[in-house]
Amino acid sequence: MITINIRDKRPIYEQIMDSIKEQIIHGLLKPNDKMPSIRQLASTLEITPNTVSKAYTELEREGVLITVRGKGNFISDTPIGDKGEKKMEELTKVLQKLCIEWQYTGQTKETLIEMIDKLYVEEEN
Amino acid sequence: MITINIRDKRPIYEQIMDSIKEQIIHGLLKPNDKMPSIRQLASTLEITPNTVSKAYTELEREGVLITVRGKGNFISDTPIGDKGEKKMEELTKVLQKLCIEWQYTGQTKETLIEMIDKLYVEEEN
Amino acid sequence: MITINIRDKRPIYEQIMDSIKEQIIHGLLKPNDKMPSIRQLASTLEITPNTVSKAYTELEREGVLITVRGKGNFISDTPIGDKGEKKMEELTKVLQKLCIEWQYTGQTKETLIEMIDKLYVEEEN
Amino acid sequence: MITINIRDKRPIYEQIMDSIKEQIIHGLLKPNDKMPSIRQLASTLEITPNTVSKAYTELEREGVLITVRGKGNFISDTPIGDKGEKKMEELTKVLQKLCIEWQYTGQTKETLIEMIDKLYVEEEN
DNA sequence: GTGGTCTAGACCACG
DNA sequence: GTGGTCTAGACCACG
Repeated sequence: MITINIRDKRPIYEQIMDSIKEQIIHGLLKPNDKMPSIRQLASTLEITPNTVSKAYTELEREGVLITVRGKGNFISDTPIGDKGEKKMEELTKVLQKLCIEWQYTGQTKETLIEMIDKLYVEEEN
Repeated sequence: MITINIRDKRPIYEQIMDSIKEQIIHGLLKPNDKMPSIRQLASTLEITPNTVSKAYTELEREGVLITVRGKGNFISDTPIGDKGEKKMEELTKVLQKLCIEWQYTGQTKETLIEMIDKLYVEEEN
Repeated sequence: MITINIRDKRPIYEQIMDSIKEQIIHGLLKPNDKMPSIRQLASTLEITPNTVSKAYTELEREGVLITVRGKGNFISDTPIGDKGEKKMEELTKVLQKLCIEWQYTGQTKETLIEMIDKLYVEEEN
Repeated sequence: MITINIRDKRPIYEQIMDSIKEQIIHGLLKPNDKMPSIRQLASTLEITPNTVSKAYTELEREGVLITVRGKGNFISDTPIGDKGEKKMEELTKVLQKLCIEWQYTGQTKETLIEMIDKLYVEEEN
């Protein structure tokens, strides 16, 4: 189930993207799975098709989805990984900021790693 | 040195906040240090005083700066920590999203922790 | 009706905040009610959108309003209460000062309590 | 002891005024008591004489202090009370706002009155 | 249409 | 000199 929350500060299209990625990581969506159509998902989430479209387009650009003309949108079957150095740089910046904020909350590196242990889904899953 | 980057997607006031926090974590700014005045920093960064003011106000709300009327802004001397549960929840969400994105780039939990080891500033620093 | 008064010593954004809270307490604004848009209220009050924005932003931070991107601002439907200990400390200080001033005007504790009886809106309203 | 706190959001002159009024209410300063000179208090509090002067002037206007040319400043011996309707109106507004904020924190009228019982210094003191 | 950010100022209280 | 508030705009992302 793809979910959004209007109170969330993230834009809706970003929430959809994040939600889909979570499902993939957790194995609830698998390579070549067919995604709901733009109109269908828009209707389910009670939002405008434009927003779903933006999320799908963005995910295609990231290589997460494949759009097949007249067929619909599918989960990409290209192996996870090698999604570009830019993405890595971006994530490193997010990580750096997170580390700073984390320390600022008075938490230690150890509690951060513990948290990651809980959150990180092993590849074998 | 507080720096901003026009290409950065983060709003300027947020870049200023992050920059100051980094300086504090790395010991370049110490408790009770006087910050440049709003106008001074605005002039240095070639932005409007309003934007600096927003950053400073936000930092004061977070307990990072102390604003003294007619005197200026100072680095808070309250021990880092106890910044509230809300902040922790917020950070956990960011961390969760980061973990997902990280896996999506094909990286392992181990490389994430290695990266943290590099980034996280030990308490003794 | 949200009203401001130029002669009032409180800043305009604070008058707006107080005015909205009053309306809520008196039941004239209810949970999930849509607030006028920033531009709309600014135009009605003949002030700049920035000032209304400041009031709304502050109210959202206090949990009084919910800001929904592209939709507008709404009265929060989270139950009143649990607004944090900090707020309570703040109010206690205001109360302490009020008590002192009250005594200074030659009034007794009893007249203060009478006044509160008049002002305090019972839960059933 | 008259005290000020630079972190306090109230202007210093106002803190001085409040502090003196507290002392009077609690009987630590009595009618006709001589106040420290402007320079003396300024030096004790490590602030500029201008600020103390403003506090004293304002207190004189309120009838709390009496300035005697060449002699200094004294606590007024006019009975507490009858300090004007304007003051009462002002206090009522503060009280109204306090009531609203109080309710907003989820507190009841009863806890407000309890708090007043603790804070209000009986006239006989 | 909606809020968020920013510009380039102004005036004010406080110290 | 300092921060706080406000004006009267502008441009942007999002929906």
